[in-house]
Amino acid sequence: MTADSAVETLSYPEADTVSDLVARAIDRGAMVTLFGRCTVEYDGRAASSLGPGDRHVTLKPDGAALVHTDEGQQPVNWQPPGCDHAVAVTDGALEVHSERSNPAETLDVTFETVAHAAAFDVSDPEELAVTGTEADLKDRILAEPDLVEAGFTPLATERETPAGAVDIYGEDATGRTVVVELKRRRVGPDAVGQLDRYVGALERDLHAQTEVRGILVAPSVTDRARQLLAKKGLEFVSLEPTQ
Amino acid sequence: MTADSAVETLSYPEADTVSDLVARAIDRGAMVTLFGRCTVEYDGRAASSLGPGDRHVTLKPDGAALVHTDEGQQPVNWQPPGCDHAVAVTDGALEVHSERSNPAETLDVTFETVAHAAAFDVSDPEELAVTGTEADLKDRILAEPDLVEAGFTPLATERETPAGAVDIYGEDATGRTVVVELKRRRVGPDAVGQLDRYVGALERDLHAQTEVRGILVAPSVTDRARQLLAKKGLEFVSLEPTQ
DNA sequence: GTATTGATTTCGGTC
DNA sequence: GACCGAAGTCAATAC
Repeated sequence: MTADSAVETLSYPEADTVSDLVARAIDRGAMVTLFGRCTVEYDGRAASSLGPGDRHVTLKPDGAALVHTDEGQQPVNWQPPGCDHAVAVTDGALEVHSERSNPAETLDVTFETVAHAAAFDVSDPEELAVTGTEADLKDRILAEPDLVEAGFTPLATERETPAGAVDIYGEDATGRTVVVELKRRRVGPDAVGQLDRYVGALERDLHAQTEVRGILVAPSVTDRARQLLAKKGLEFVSLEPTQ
Repeated sequence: MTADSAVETLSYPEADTVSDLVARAIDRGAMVTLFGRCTVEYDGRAASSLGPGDRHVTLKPDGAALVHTDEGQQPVNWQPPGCDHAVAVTDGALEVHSERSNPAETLDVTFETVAHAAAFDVSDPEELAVTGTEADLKDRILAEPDLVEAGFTPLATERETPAGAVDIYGEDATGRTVVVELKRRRVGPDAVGQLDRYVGALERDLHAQTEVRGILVAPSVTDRARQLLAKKGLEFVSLEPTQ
């Protein structure tokens, strides 16, 4: 693929011209972008309608579709990967149609005017490397268990219980079973409920003589979460994810 | 704004040329797209690094930034609205920098080659109209309370409790207090925990003589959620959101 | 396939 | 600004 053939663009093209470009681009697995005045209709898990306006439309070779306005991080409409994209010209207007089954969902973009169209041949061999996730927090604690509490001994990670997998399962200095739930950011009542379910499931599972301790590890908790922790007899340890 | 001035594009431009275009576009509140071979570095709530590859970069006038690969519905890197975008040329390479404070986050895209650049003047007066949401489900039940249970009487929506706002608060045919939690799709244990917190908070709040009934209304529940409902003494009513 | 949970979740509403 | 919960959440992983 030469540099000159990696990108094809059209400015204010006729509907037939851009339709041809888009159809060929989809066919060869290129990424397509369109910009222009359009309306958008979605029907599937929910349904939505969007009147005329200027939007940026992306069709990815994996079957994803994105419709972006000038505002917001999230697309105003979209289709997930795995959809089939098609393009047509009806009454002189370009129509982009994307659909999937299971669940049945359709997205239709009807262009009043296409201001710009482009097809990009994409090559991206790289994987994104992220740090500062909950998994990193877990590794940090496994390397230095005293961050949770002096004498804490991790015995397993992702230990299965009837209520789901526990982040870190271990015991304290006195040998009592400890369940640790990790969150990389400030938490609300939901995380406390999650931890409580794990503790309850383990107490039943182990027929424990003594109570199982539940420790929530996070940078901080909200007021309601703190009250819920107290009510449930659960504990909290403040720990920031590594920068 | 005439049609001809609404879109500016460049193919395989020099770094200085595209830098100028991007700077002017940001300045006048236009939406910018770039496509080319680049690396991406992010640092903030987490941190990430992405090696060289072909990506599509969008800079929105509201300060959002998106970096898309050829795969996935989600951007591989991004910045939320409210960020400041800047562009520079360093050692002949185009660099796009986006940052915000609170939390401090930076995104840097360094282009090895810019294959295509475009600036779009966007006008979008329309609001998205969505149906099939949880709010629609609530309206449906308020119009026909028997969908929950014969004799159910809604008394309030979004009623505040110490555990948060209850979707629908009412009473059954015998006068017992009922808390209804609505979900538009199949639910897991988290929604049961949420309903349980509301029920507990209301029982304490009302000093109720009799137990408060908690009813989860959703299309269906998972096994664990069903078990948790039984354990907590909560009920489930199957109801699909209107198509 | 379903189920469960994390996410740089984002987003909207409310206090 | 913090908090709380919805979302057409998406995406990864385990089963």
